[in-house]
Amino acid sequence: MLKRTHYCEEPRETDIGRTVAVSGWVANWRDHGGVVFIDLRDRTGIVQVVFNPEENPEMHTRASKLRSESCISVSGEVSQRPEGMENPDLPTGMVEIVAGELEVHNVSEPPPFDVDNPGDVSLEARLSYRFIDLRRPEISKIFQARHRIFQVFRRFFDENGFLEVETPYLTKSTPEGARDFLVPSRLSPGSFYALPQSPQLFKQTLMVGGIDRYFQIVKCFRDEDVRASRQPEFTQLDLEMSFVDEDDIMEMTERAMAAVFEQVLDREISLPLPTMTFADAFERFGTDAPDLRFGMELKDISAVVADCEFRVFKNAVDEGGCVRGICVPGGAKMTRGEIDGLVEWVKQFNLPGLAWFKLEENGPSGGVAKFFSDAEIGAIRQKFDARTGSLFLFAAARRQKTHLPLAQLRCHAAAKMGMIPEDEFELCWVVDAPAFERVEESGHLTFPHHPFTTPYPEDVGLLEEEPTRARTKSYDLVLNGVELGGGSVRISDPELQMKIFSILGYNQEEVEERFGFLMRALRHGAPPHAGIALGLDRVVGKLLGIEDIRETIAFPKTQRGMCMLTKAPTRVDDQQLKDLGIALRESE
RNA sequence: GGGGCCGUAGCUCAACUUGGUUAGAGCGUCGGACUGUCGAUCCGAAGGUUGAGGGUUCGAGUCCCUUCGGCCUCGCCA
Repeated sequence: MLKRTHYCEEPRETDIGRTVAVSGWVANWRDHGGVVFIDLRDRTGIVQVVFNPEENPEMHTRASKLRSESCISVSGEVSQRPEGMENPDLPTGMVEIVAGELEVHNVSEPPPFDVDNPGDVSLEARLSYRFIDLRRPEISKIFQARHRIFQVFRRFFDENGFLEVETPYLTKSTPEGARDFLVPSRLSPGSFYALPQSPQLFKQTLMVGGIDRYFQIVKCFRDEDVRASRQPEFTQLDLEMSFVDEDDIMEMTERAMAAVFEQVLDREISLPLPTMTFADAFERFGTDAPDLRFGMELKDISAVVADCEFRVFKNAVDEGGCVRGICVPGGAKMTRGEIDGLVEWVKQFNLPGLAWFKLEENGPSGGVAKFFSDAEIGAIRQKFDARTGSLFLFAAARRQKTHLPLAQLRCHAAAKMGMIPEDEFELCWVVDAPAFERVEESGHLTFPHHPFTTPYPEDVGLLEEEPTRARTKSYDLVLNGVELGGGSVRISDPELQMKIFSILGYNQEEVEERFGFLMRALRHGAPPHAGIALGLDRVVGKLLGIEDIRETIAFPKTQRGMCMLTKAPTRVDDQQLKDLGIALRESE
């Protein structure tokens, strides 16, 4: 076999006269009746190979039969291209390889789409032929960057004394959180393993075991609906430290992120990162993952409009709700149609409508402007510090109901107005999430983080009476409006842990059955510990400016959880089911 | 579980408002021409169960129902 001496993008003018061997795929071929040109591609780039009929007729004949995406190796002399035949668009465009030897490894069937000019090929087609899609330079670059990011993290945590310890994938189902993927056990018919939603309890156990500093790049599994930013299996950078508090984890995480930015993007980020509380984030941005690349913060004007003429506003306030909104600088330029479009758009977030008016040269106009007195307009204007030419958009509803639509509207409007600087990275911490949240419809308690998160000592007293007001030592890392990950100081006191469980409605027996191993560990010399987990698929995506994390995963699943390449999941043999003691029911 | 968009040649799309003859184009593929191109060019050809099934109609790519699949979204995602 012809052994490669160079990657395709390596031969340059300094190599002229040298004999090289390259291997790769035929990106393009041009047959001029005599001379045949082949653009050969590998993961680095493209180089042109020339086949001359006079030099070697037999090889020329074989070369003229090559077609796109066939796999070959070629050796030959690197030579300067003839005058005027250089291609400045290619890094190797000053030279070409004059073929001396050709080895055809595999003749490709016509590819289902054009690799180098894929146009708008659907993700569906690309994932079905991912082996071809991955040959595309821009796709290959994603995985090269992903690899570098992983290596920087690994080196960073190694250098900081962390041990990479693996935790099981076949583990125990826990009733909290997301739906588990289940794996039936053959040796214990009727029993199931669950794939881990995260290694949370194992890493806490490692701390009790004295590992002290742990990290792992690990797959996690959650059987919930897929989104552009969510996959049923995804990769986390998971870490945990003993004898530390929240500051230590945040500092360590920031430094790791800074190392990645520096070594992968060659960008500095200034540390320490800004911090805002969970409560402030919702107040100012309507979300716990604010995009700080632009302003346009939410303001509450309930007090201003409590007695205004506009019934919708007044009623909302009277009924214990609120009126909140945003001010879009320059938004007065929008047409009635565009504004109606925004109002329509926001309805998908379960808001019945938006009230709006413009602030123009000769005063307020349009929409609900006529309902407000000069004093009210002045107060609103002052609240937003608004300039002439602004557009105001307001939601009136229960406070909970205004968060999502306004947060979405803020980003949507900013994007529409071109206010988002695409090239900036704004990282921040969102801290002090409440221990519990109440689900509006059912009234039952849930939690923004997980039930192993420690409350502030001064808030422990609130747990029983006002659980949603008790803050926790938690921290989420947010980048440009996306949560990259989150963590917390863990509960290391078994009594406090039991108290949290009982607030969630578990009795002693249930806790013992579900979390017995954790409780036992906590009773045997548990050190204070804290940690964090980052979603690496998102980290890779954000760093590369990719919104859809499927692009950062080699073989992602579709929205229905199918692998386009293998068509998994599939039915299995009756014998396999029999071994597992499983009988399928007719689907109703 | 709810709402929305979509499915026509290998790929990307067209065939309209209002159902009407033989479903078109570009790229790709195949054949031919051409000794310096580089998204080569020129000439020619092949290529379709309009995702699948059913219905309405004299007639369905087009309308209706069911179903499969892709995408967005609410819920969900401790």
